[in-house]
Amino acid sequence: MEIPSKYYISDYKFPIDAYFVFGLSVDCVIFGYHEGEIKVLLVQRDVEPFKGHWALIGDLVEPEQNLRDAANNVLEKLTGLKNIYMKQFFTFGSVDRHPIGRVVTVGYFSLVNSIDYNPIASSWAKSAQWFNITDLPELAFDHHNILQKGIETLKNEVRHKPTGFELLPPKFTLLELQLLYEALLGYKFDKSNFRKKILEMNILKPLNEVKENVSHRPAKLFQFDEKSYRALEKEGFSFQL
Amino acid sequence: MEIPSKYYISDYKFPIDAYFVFGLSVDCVIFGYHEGEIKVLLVQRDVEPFKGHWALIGDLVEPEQNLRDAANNVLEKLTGLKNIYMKQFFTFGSVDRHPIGRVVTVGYFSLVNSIDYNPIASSWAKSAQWFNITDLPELAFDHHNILQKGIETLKNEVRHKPTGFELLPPKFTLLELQLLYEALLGYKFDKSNFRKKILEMNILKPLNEVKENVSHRPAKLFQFDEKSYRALEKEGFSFQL
DNA sequence: TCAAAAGTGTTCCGAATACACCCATGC
DNA sequence: GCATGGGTGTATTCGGAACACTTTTGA
Repeated sequence: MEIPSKYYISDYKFPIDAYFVFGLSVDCVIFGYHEGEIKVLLVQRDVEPFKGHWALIGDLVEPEQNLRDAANNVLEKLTGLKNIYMKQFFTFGSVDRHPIGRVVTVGYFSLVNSIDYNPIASSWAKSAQWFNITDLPELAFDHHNILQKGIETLKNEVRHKPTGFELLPPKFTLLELQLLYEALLGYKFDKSNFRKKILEMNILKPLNEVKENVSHRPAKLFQFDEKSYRALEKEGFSFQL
Repeated sequence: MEIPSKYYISDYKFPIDAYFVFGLSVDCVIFGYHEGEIKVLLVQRDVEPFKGHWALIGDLVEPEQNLRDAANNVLEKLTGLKNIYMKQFFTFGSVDRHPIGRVVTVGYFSLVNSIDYNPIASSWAKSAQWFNITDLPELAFDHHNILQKGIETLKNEVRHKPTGFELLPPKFTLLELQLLYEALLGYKFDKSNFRKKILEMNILKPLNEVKENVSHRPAKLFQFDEKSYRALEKEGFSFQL
């Protein structure tokens, strides 16, 4: 089997047969949030290996494709969504992690703010479905590992950076925000104190809108104020909940 | 040029000519600490490309070698030290990051607690030298990027985990610890308050030893108590300075 | 006795906590 | 009216910041 000429490495006499034999892929841990529960999007494989198992969505990286682009493509192909929060969190490269050969995979996690859309099943997956992160099926490959590491990273990040807002719709109420953080961090906040703290940070922009169609006093809507946050961050402010 | 038979992927009909053409390497950002300054260990390349430039120490990963083992090897070959704190922090995979071809590199950072040893120059490096992280030379490849990301990761991690202790000798005084954290975080602590806070955490084991050969009152020595920390961590305690 | 760093105690202030209470809306 | 969540005020407690002071050693 010939390697295309552009991969010959004529000048440096690199041992291409020994070193340029890695497969490279990206796998995405896609988080969502719905009614107090943190969710993750999984697909059911319809090809071997692990046909029928649930798995993270991922794909091989093309030789001339950047990692981040590969991850973005995967996400867009599956969900149709662009410009989603995404972050590389760890690279998994155990020798035996893939039955096909040595495939190193770069893990990305992304946060989508509305899980009401209809995921588009890609060509190699029968179906996609949201799972509660506390109630996961058996996963293909080492995807259980990857997912756990992703969850750990999310929970860590969310304490010190305002990443969590990505899981809410752009306009949200303070109670919605509080419930999200309670789900993420695993403990309760006092309503009054939570409000005081988050509002005093000056990273929320109050809107002149209220929640509609609720059978109680309608709550004011807020927006995350990215600009203010960046400004405060420069002055040494650090988000902490 | 033939690919060895073990890399034929007969069953899955994988497009090996398109996908199994990646090079994989690890690069280590090795941090040290000396007299109030955070240092990083660099080597001067004695081969092309970038001959003569300073660079992070790294190496290609063998087809049957785990990433972490590769990073450990690199470190041991250069410094002769085993069992050093090491952590994967980011993977760099830009298409054009390496002039030889598509080489994806996994960044590790490690912390060594004594920089008084004599680094062993490996076969491909003329020499190794500690640099202050605020005064770095021009670096080969995209190593500047990698190094900056490593520094960022270290500074981040050190706030929320007791990782910093790895930069000190096993037995240290409270003032030494304070000066280290001042260097890491970039601001001063009040002596009395720093002591109170760190001692109340119960993660330091006081020793019945004092600093020798000092021309003033000798300070008590302490050890980081890994066991206590793990126990406290399980109960929800989180380190914070 | 002095320099230098070790080590302690105390006051003050602001932030976190706990908790109680009132408000607006739909049914 | 009442159920439901929205929203506010306050007293108390706790921890951090500032700063002053004493102790121990070597030279």
